[in-house]
Amino acid sequence: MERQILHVDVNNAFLSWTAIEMIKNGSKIDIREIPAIIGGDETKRSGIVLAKSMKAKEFGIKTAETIYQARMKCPNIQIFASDYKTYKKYSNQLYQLLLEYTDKIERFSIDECFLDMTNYLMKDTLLNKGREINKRVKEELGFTVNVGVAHNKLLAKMASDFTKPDKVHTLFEEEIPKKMWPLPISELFMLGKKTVPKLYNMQIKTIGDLAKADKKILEKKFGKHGMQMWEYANGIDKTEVKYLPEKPKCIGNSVTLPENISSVEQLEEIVLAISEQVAYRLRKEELLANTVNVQLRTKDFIDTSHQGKMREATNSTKEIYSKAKELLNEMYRKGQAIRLVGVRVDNLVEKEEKQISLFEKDINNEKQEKLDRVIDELKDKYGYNKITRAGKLELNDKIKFK
DNA sequence: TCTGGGGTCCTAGGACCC
DNA sequence: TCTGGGGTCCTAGGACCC
Repeated sequence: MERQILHVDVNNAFLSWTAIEMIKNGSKIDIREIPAIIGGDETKRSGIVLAKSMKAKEFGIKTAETIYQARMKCPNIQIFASDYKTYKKYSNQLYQLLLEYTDKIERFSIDECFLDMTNYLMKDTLLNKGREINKRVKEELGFTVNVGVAHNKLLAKMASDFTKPDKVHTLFEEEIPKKMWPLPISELFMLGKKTVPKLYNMQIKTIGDLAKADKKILEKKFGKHGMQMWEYANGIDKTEVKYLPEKPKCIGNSVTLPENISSVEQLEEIVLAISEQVAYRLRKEELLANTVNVQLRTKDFIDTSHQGKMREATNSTKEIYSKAKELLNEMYRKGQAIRLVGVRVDNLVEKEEKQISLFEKDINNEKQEKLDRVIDELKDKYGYNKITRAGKLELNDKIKFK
């Protein structure tokens, strides 16, 4: 049966949401109407553009470039900090509104949703529903969205990316040659900056070129990805809207340090702070980790990582830190100037409440679990950064978690 | 000049086993 | 001196997304 899919994408999400929050708090200016960006913090060496206004776009400012570059293009650019709490609030408002249409909603990111409307449409058309959602969000929530209307997720997503803002576009199968094939391959979902030049060398420049290219050759050159890009170019996508909440497959945190660090003792302290955060999140998800991964980025932007398996799946801060520390020492070369440190847990499994017999009870483990639990409760009550077991950590002032 | 942080998925190569 | 092949598991790194 033909599926009925919508893709809802908030226009300039972080910037629009910041704008309406500012107005709500009494601001006289609407930053959507001036050259403005949402940016990271340059003093923390995370100065990149997270979102831009239409006016900023006119100056050629692009998402993910540095604030420095943005300022070069537009010296009067206004820069605002991001605020994930506010973004989460508006994201939830959007989700609640969309729930009135279907409960088959996949939250693809904080500002994008897929809706499977297949079983919810009787006499109305999918396009009309798309238009209604577009109008209601604007009127009731105060920001605009693009809506893509199609029969699978890929085409809906491509459609919502056509002209912006505040638009509803269809991309049905018969429209593919006219609406999608003339576009450059860089516009195709999942074709990034590494693959595009390789295709260019093969004289494949538009999505249409790719659609007509030899599937076998693509597969030989790009493996699974080659097969997928050919299917996408032809508008083929059989994946379902994943509306049921899923457990994460990995949990990780990383920090760009305010200054490069070349002392392994200091790096260990940072690894401890991050391990605590990761283990805390792991316990919140009621998962156990089988693998720990440590990532380092040097001042020259060289990334390395090491991973190691745990003897037994765990969510204990102590055990995760112990493994992470081991991995750090294994990979860190004396004198290296480190810019970023990350800790991640992988191969996660559901935590089952196992009944351990009195004889098997490991007293040390029990104590450790209890300590983790007490600290978690304090964190929940007083806020994450207030509580740390590493009392001496001055670095905690430098590294703040959300 | 300066280059985030959170993820998912894939691949190549090595170790090890029969 | 010449030296299999198939399978599994693990790790490091990379590509891509928002």
